[in-house]
Amino acid sequence: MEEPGAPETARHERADSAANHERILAAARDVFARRGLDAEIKEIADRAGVGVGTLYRHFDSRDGLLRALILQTHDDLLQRLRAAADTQDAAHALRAVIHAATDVYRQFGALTEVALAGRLDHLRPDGHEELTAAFTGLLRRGVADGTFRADLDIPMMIAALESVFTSGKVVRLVAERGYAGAAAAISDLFLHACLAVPTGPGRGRAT
Amino acid sequence: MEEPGAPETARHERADSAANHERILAAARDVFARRGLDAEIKEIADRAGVGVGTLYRHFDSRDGLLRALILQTHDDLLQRLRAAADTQDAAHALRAVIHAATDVYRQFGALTEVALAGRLDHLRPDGHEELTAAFTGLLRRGVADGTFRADLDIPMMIAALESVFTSGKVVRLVAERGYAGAAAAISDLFLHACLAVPTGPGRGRAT
Amino acid sequence: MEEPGAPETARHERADSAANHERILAAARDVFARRGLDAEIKEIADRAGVGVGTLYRHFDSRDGLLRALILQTHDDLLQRLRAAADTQDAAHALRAVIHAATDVYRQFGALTEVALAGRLDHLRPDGHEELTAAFTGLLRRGVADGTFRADLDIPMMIAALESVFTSGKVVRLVAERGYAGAAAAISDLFLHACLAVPTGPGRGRAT
Amino acid sequence: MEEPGAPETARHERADSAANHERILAAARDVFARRGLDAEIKEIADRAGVGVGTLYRHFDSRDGLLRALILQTHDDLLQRLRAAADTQDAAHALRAVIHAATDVYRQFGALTEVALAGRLDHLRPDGHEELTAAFTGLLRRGVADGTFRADLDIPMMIAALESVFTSGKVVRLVAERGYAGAAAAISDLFLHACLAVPTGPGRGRAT
DNA sequence: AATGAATGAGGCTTCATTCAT
DNA sequence: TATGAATGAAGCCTCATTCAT
Repeated sequence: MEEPGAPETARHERADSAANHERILAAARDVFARRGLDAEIKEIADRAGVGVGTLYRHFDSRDGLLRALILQTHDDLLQRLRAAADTQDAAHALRAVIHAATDVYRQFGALTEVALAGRLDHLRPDGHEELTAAFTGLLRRGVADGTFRADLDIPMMIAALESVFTSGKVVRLVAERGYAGAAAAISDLFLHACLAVPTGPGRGRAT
Repeated sequence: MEEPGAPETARHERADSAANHERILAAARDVFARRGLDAEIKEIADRAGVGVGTLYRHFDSRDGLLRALILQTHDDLLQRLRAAADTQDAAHALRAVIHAATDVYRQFGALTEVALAGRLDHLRPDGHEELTAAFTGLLRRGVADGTFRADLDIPMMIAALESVFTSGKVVRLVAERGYAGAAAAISDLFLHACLAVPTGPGRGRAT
Repeated sequence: MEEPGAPETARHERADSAANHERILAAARDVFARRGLDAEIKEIADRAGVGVGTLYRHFDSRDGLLRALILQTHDDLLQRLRAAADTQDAAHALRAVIHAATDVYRQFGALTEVALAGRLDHLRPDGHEELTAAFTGLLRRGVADGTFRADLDIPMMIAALESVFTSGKVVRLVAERGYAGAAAAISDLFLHACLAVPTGPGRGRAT
Repeated sequence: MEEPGAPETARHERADSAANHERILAAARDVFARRGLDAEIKEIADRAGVGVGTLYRHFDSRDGLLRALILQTHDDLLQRLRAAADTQDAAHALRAVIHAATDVYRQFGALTEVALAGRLDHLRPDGHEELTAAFTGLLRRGVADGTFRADLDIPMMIAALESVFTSGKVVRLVAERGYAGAAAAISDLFLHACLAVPTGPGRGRAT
């Protein structure tokens, strides 16, 4: 973290401030994740170990802080989803994506919900569209190459998958099964919902 | 409607009071559904056409009102799920359950989310367990009779299904596809995830 | 204050509320007059004998309260100025106007200053213009009928007169000389500044 | 500019510090004049091109800074009034005084108001009295030598004149008529109010 | 019993002042 | 000594709840 040769003290002030910035973000992540979006500013400041004034020096308002977090969550999520989607095999890619999302969730908690839910879009317009687009691309690829069934309802699939992360269920899943277990369970379920059925009659629209 | 012998006014008052009780519940359902759980008491009272004082005569506190609604939602949900689950064929039963849930959602909005999410459990302990139990019964039956695949991860399946209703996605789905369309789409997706694969090799845990 | 025959109780609630409204206005007048426009809302509420919530039920915000007061001050001032200006003799009219303004000042204190100063015009646009217009009319009439000197700088005269009431000096004057004494002193001074000089040479622009 | 023998740096530092002191005062004058007395310390520091910490090294508190400014304004005002009052002819002296005050106002803005208004006297006790005394001397002289009318109400006259500068009206006057025009208009009005009436009957206390 | 005005604790935010660098 | 980040007291306003009518 320290560039060698750089003067220690000259940048210390800045470094402190930057550290506080990060600590506030982390604290906010934490507190929002645990208490929900109604959490009090004071609690965040306390947890960050700073006064409220400091928090307000770094973020102009409650919404400003929230926006910064959503942005961060989005960026992280998007970047990891894209990386995961790069995997050749669409099925593996979907698994990777779900693992990534679970991981992001672990860190951002309730904020992932918000980021995926599309609420608070006024704070971060278009953020959700980008995620949806990335997902859609992956699923389309799978359908195109025969990995996923031709009649897969892609928007529905995305909505359902997002729902799992939006609903707060992941918290419990992770608590009960651990990170890998939760990701595996989600993957298994949704792969079953997507995968093309090799041969057999009798499958299909079962009403 | 007229019980003979009862004093005119007393009956009237009771009828008025009962009517108010219902109107407040309906208004609260409406307002919570539209505005979310942060909705103001005043708005609910206004929409019910009563003063806040009257609202507080019927429900001891904000949480009391919320509890009553969750209870109602739960009961409604549970009753309809049980009815739907009675259907012989497990696949049809699952579809019926999803339709029922969608319908309930339409009426209770954000409250369904809460009821299914298991948040606010302090308001209505055990409520969630009953729902889970009903679901579990249905799915187990399907697995037992071969309709659903043997390795179905039932808790995961329930969590995912609940998530769809918990996440607020249904609102959009219903808005975009109408009530029946939304229910059908959800059903299709989750049936694919549950149904046993008739024959084919190559299916199964697709890693 | 009580219209005979009106039901006592039926309007009592309203009467209480109206009374509070007035008490808050009076308290605000008082407190703003003494403490200036930075006075705390809490102090006003205390002095009115109500909670802050009640104050906010009657006035949507600090500015709303201020606006109501400015309006009231303006209306009072304007009405009395117009009445005073009706006096036939322009000189007497000017005296009457000054007496009226002094009286209004006694009641509205710092608010008169604001009303006359034209600050806070965003709260009450055009308010100041009406006052100026009323003054101007009076002075023009005096010039036209020869009571006031032909070269009277009317805008300057108005500015100076307003200044006396805007500056807070009246408070001291009234304190030192009483209401009538203050009004008389102001009148004397400004009449001297306005009155036409009967004959004599040597008077006029004295550079 | 270089005092021989003084150590280089110490001198520099002192010069820097003195320069900062002046820049802060100038900035404060500016900002208070434009924004009023509620102006923020931060804005003053910014405009002075120093950090708030530096401002606080030079002035112990917000009130300390204000006090210094009032003092400065007072001294400037007093000195110029005295100089102006030296003029032989009392009428010319009054004009000169008004010109001087207008000029000071141009520079000190809202601070002149405060200085003349006698508010904030706790910041600068007795300051106002000196000004009043200077004014009183001038007017008494005029009365004594027959330039001003014998029945001139000197305290009232002073109050009115101060009011013009206290009220903020000068800002507008200067804006509309320029510095000289404003000063002339004020002078004309107040000279009319003070000057002795040469002969004519019918003049005098006009009730 | 119904009404809605009154209450006041508590949240968000600002800004004078302090202090580590 | 200069800097500006940090601090936290204090003000404004909201809204769940109470209470007089």
